[in-house]
Amino acid sequence: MDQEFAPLDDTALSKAARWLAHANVRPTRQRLSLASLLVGDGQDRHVTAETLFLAAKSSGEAVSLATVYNTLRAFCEAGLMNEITVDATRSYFDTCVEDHPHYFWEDTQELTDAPSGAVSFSRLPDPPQGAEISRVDVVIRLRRL
Amino acid sequence: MDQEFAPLDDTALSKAARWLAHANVRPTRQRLSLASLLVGDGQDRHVTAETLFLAAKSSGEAVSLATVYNTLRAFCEAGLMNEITVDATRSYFDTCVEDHPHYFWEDTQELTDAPSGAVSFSRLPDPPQGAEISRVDVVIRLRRL
DNA sequence: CTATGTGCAAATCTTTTGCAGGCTA
DNA sequence: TAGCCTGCAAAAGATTTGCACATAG
Repeated sequence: MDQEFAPLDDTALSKAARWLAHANVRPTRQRLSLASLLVGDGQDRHVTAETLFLAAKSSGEAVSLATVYNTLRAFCEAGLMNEITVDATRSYFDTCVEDHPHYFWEDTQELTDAPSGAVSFSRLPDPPQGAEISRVDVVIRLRRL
Repeated sequence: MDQEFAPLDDTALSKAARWLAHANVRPTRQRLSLASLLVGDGQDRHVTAETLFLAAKSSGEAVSLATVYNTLRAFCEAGLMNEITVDATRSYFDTCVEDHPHYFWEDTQELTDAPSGAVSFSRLPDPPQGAEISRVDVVIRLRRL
């Protein structure tokens, strides 16, 4: 599943530090903790502010919810993460910044990656005149049987 | 554009009445007004609770915002409309209930239909085991040049 | 040292809900 | 008449913000 976060060991922390440095984001204690949880084990991860906040708390790191929001927004602005819109009531954030399709599990409200290459377009419209395509979001909604 | 609503004339009202009757939705005054604005001119329409509320107000019909929300939800449950998720902060509703791709104009936050047949998939994944695909949402985000 | 980040609580915004009264079938 | 609908105001969530304090470069 998606919500098992890596322990905050040295490997995770140095990976996080490189991740922040690469994007010129100032490495504060809170940002390093959150970044470790996000990229510490090298896997792509999908979080909401709430799930990341809870993960930080249970890993023993004290970070306020407001800071989690600010940090996620900062990571997005720095190009480290992407905001994915699948649910009108919650924002999801993805550590993979490439444009790729997602599965959204309707029962657990979980967001995961669709297998790579799972979707391809045989046709994409020319953008209407005066506009360019900034992104194409594909969300495959799944119902558990 | 999308926000020019039809006048509430007799044609629009009777079209609205048929639309509600067809789905067994009780035709109250408020629902008829809102339905006229939505389907009165036969065009597909994309609204938020807010835009529909304002349209009702400026057409001279008094409908409370809470009722607009309740009504949109009732129309969705009756299968008359679909909720489209494009923006984490707002819900959009579409009078076209078929699964079709949308344009989302990032500058004005407007939602419109992508030209029909604009997108087709050359490949769709088999759903993961134990799940079935309930819907595939495609949103083409546009940046105005 | 200075700019930037953090934490808390309060504010904001969208959407939902409780309840008293109104209206459709 | 009975049950569903409406409107208001208040509640509920998610997210943002103001401000005093802390910290990275």
